[in-house]
Amino acid sequence: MKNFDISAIFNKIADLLEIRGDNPFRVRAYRKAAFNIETLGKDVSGLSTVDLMEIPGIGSDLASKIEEYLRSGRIDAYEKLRQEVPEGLADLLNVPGLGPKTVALLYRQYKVKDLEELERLARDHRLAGLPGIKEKTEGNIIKGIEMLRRASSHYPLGRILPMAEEIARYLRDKAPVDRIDVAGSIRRWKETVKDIDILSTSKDPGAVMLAFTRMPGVKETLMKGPTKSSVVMEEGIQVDIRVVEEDSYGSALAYFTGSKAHNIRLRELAAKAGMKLNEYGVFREKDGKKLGGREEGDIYRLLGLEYVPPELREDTGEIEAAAEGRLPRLVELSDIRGDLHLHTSWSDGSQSIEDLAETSIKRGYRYAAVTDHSKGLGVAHGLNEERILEQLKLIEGLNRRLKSFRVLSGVEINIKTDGSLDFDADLLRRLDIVVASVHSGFKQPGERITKRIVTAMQNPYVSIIAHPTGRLIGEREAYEMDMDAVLQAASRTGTAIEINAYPLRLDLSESYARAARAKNVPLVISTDSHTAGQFQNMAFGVGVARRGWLEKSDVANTLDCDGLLAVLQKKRLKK
DNA sequence: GCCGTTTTCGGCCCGACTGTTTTCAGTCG
Repeated sequence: MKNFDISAIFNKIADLLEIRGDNPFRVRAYRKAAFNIETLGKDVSGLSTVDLMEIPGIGSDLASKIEEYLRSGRIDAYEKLRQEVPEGLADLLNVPGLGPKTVALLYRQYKVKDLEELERLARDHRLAGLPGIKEKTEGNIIKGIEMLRRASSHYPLGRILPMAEEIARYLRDKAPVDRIDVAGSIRRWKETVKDIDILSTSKDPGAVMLAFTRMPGVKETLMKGPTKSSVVMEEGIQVDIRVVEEDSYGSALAYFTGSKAHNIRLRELAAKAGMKLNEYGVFREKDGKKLGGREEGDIYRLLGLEYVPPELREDTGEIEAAAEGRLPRLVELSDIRGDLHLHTSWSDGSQSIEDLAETSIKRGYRYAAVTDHSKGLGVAHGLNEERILEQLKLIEGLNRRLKSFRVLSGVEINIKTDGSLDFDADLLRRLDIVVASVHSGFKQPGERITKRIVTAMQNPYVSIIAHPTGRLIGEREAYEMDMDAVLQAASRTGTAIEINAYPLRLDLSESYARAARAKNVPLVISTDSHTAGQFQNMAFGVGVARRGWLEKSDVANTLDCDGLLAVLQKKRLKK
């Protein structure tokens, strides 16, 4: 998809314009457009000019730049800008504490073009003496460069969420806090996060700052004020805390939860309605009277909006929907009735089938599908026909003993490089659920992978396509494929698409999930668990679904067992 | 550069903290 290329260029343009000292709103326009293209959920390649201008933040100018890129592979204005402002300067903006003004100054004075040069100058104390720079700033620049080299910029939510909860627990225990919440992108369930934001109230904010900056695992304190501090943990991640008054907690929580784009929209709405919104509350413009802010709900109510769940706060249409009272009623973790992608010790999992049932029952599920690998995946001890039939017999026996719970028989079957499957129809027919997925030939050209998946979907016994793009966040790119074609085929054939809840997969991603919903594609959320502990990853899958605007009715495994099988096996009757 | 139930021009969110400053600019979120 070209979306990511275009979005990267627009962001780069924004950086370079910023260093050049251009109109900040123009810079913002580029960043906003970049974000909206990246999260669009469909390929911009096929869109007409009118369609492009339908995308929020894209006007006639940016639409024509997109078209120019799709036509020629370059954007003239960008090329010209690169002549004027060296591209490497954009990297300097990533140094914490270094902004466009300073970068421009450094370039003007010393023609600094990259990190190495900057570091050398700072270490040689050649920067001190420039306007506004002394030893302290010099030291901060060196520290900033070191930090940048060490820390990765984004971490998977699955790794950070437990850490954030641990920190909140620690402060609740050791510091004089009253209310305390994890806010920021973690509260919005973003798939990756770059820092941890904590908000609290306290009668003694100073003591909270102290406890926070001295808590175990803190490597460095970046900033420590009376109500706001930042530290870096041993793992390299930054943690920010802010303490506010009880009476401002709601507005502070909204402010600290973001996203930034969502906040800006709220503040604009407030201004238009003769009010002012900040982290302390909603105020009447003319006399400064406080109208609310104790609870988050106050803000949305005062602005004439439905309450917007944190997962939707990205300025991708939720404000408009909230104004018109048509926000989706998002699916919840407690709506999930069963997990449909689970491995046991028969292949590469660690639980027996009995344990799997027990773990599921403990979670309140009504059913669970056993979907061990098929024979083609040798490394995972994939099952052959004989073993599958043996397993089927065991499951039937187990189901006779279990009350009000059902183990569904199934398989995670390999889609071979030509689109055919490991087992024939006679065997698949006997299973409740067939989960099909790609485990080989990732490097095939996009057209072939697309064709391969679509071919698999045409098989009447394939109920679900698992982890459709094969990506591993931060480790492996999605394979080249035409998601639009896959979703259309899914809709046509009645094949469900999985939202894989494993924190490094989250595949479908949220924007594809949203696109799938628009096409009425049946969706399921599954954990792909190989151990009992992984069952709780379901929350991450639900997070993706919620960020993709999915309601309960969009997710098939919120149905009872009969309803679920009716959806997943409907295509079997079509033939 | 975008955008419009005040508008096609003139707006475009708002505050904390740091390091440099005699009152504030730069950066960040």
